Amino acid sequence: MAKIKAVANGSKKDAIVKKAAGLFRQKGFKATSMRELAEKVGVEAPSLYNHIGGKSELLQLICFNVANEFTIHLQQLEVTRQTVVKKLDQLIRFHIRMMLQCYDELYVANHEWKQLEDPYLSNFLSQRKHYESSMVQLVKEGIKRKEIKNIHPYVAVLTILSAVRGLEFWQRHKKDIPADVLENNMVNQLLNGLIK
Amino acid sequence: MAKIKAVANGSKKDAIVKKAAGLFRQKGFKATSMRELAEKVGVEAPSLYNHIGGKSELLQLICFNVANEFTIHLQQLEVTRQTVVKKLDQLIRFHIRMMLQCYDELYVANHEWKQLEDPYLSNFLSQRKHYESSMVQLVKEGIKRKEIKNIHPYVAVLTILSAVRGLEFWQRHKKDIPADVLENNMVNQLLNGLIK
DNA sequence: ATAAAAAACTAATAAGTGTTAGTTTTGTAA
DNA sequence: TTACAAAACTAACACTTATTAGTTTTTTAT
Repeated sequence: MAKIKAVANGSKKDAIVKKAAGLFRQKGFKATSMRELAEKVGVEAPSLYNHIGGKSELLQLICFNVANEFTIHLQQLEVTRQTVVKKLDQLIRFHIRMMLQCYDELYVANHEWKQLEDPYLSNFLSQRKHYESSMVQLVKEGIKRKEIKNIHPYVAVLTILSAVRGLEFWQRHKKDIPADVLENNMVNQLLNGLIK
Repeated sequence: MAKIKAVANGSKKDAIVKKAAGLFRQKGFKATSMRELAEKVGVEAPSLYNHIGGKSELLQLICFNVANEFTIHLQQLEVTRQTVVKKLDQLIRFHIRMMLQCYDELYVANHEWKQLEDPYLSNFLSQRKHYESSMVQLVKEGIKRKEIKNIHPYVAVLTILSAVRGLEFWQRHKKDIPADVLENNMVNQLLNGLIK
């Protein structure tokens, strides 16, 4: 029947992964069947296996693509010469922009990583742990340099990460709140606080 | 074989719901089978149906128990005579304590509500929307009373809710960070900001 | 035009799902 | 002890799942 359409400048596999991300976000990994995915792609289910290894591979690709993007960004940020506050500012803004650009993938990576199987699950968790540790280091340095209050560094990181991760549930209000408004307000609140 | 043990001061049904919450959090709703749940309860799968209506009822009970607790707390908070900042302070602390008391249930309500079927799904969402609206009202009043910066009210609510919801991922560090430290630090950061 | 490779198809399989029916055991009250 | 109800059990069903095998169509390159 119809042939799988490759996404612009991407393989057919990429097109499948993209559709999978959409469905996995909408319905969850376990609740999405290969038949559903196939229908979305415009093909019969077994045809998918000409392009991918299996359902679990799809989840792996989505999760690690996201994880790698964040890891790379943080590594690049670390070596720049800026104040810690400026770095945190940029980190938060990066999360917000990623949420705009690849909402589905980010959502899936944040919500469905539990469905990964070892060794991918362990890899994913250790990569995330490493990301957290790097942020904690950053906050600690900010405290040492007296840029940042003497707050518990891990709690600070936790709060920031939780807040930006929760951005997914702003998607529902994208029309009401422009991205730049959100960005500036959230950065301001997280760094400067709510109280006048 | 073994009889289902009722949890202290609770029906057998409650015991099943409790075990279900644990499994649903650990593996996800769809990834948890009734046979697994039955094993955890110490019984064969069909025996569960002497106490519950079905798998979906379990999810409904968990989600709405949580939602109702938060709704009630907010309603009680609204009628008290305190500053808005104090109210927000208490609201954040309530979320943190709930996370301590009923981690499994909270996690499931936050992550698996998508698996609810209508009309429960719609009810759940509208209840959550109402909760958000009430918080937005609170922040707006705080701004009017000049207790709070002139920040976008919905963004503020979003940030707070995201941050406290992300507390689930602090559970891994419970031993390192006592609850009161977390509570004070997070409230401080959210209300006063990170920057010195 | 033709041969080779890629990718679609149909059919089928083995495993797992929630749930029901029917029966037996267990606990409770008279 | 006996009768009744609650709750366990076994067996089975109807359905869905991801995936494989084998075949046919489509695309690509010579």
